[in-house]
Amino acid sequence: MIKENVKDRIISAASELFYFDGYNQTGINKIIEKAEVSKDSMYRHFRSKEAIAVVYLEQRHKAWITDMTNYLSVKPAGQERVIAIFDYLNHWLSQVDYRGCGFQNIITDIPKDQNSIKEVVRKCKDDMHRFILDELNKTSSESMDTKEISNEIMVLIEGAIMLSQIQKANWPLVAAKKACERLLK
Amino acid sequence: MIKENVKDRIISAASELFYFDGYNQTGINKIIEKAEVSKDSMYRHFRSKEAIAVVYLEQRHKAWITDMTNYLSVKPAGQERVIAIFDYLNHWLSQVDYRGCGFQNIITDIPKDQNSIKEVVRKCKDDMHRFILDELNKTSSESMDTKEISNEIMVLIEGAIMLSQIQKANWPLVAAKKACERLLK
DNA sequence: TTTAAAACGTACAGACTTGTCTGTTTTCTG
DNA sequence: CAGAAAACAGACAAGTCTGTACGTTTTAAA
Repeated sequence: MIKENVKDRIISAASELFYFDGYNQTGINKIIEKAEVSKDSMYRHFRSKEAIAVVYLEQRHKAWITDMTNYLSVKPAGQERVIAIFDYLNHWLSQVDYRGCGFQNIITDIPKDQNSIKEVVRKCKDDMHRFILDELNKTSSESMDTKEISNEIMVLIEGAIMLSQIQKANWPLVAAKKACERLLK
Repeated sequence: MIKENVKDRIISAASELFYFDGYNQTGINKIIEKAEVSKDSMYRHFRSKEAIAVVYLEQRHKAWITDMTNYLSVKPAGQERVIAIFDYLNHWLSQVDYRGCGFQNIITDIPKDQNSIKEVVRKCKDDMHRFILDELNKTSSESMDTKEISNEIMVLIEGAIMLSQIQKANWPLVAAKKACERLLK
């Protein structure tokens, strides 16, 4: 296995630490140690810890969406695919000991001035929101208010992830799926 | 206005700081400064920052439930009261600039060894869960699976709070209420 | 009024934080 | 092969953090 280049090594190391240990629990020194990179090199690629976090989130979102889309591709487009999102959440979160959403976990407790992080979180959530709305519009009848339902499904997703993290169990994901199914009827 | 005693002053100061600034952004020194208490006195009452957090959460939960119950008391018991929870969330969160749930905000990023915090968060969420189930059982027909629906409503609540925090808007709370109403039909 | 507890201010330990700087070595490119 | 760029190790600044120890003063109870 070939070693990644410096920048990628930094992102990989930071991603793992930020997600599993938490943003505040992860110091710059831990990142450079894990990445096997000198501090000088790190600051050549990123002007601050916040800057690493932004790239971490962007990259994570991209990979997550790709993985999810792939998982959903076996289902027919539209409502069925939207419902299967909850299966994907279950599949994903059970593998990471219900560590929750990297985006939720980072915005709840960051220094007041680190607004770029909050912005990228919002942007990614909007992206997911759009995905759901687009899917719903593929199969839904004209009478259905897909905009409204996409809002409700977003709430279900965020809540299921958070509650499964608190409870370290998958019942919130199962419940959210059931609720989603009923809302789409 | 009479000054609170030392212990209460510590809890008051810590509560405000933990909630509005965040647990990790709040150092012991800020707490004692705001509380106008010596460090020695603080450590006489609490053996650690974690210990303060536990009391903060317990007290916050108690006050929150009281406030909510009071808000809901004008509504008839049962389903109507459960639906009105979302009005209460709206009422509350719009006042604190959608700062979200103090419990969610603290478990997402704490040192790995601080398990007492995680435990108290779970305990309080269970308490809320029980409240909802009890209300539902007051008016629901036998055919309704109140246990299942209470799970789904918990998901809606957590998601609405989290998403309103991310988006700094109340539409998730409005959407969650609508979803709740439909699920109860 | 004596005695004990509690609160005080402050200094301190020791470890951690982010970020800068220096000087050396490696790698890449023209 | 020469020169520039990049990566390296590590010291350092300036500050933060939690938690302890000190001697002094206030408070409260016996």
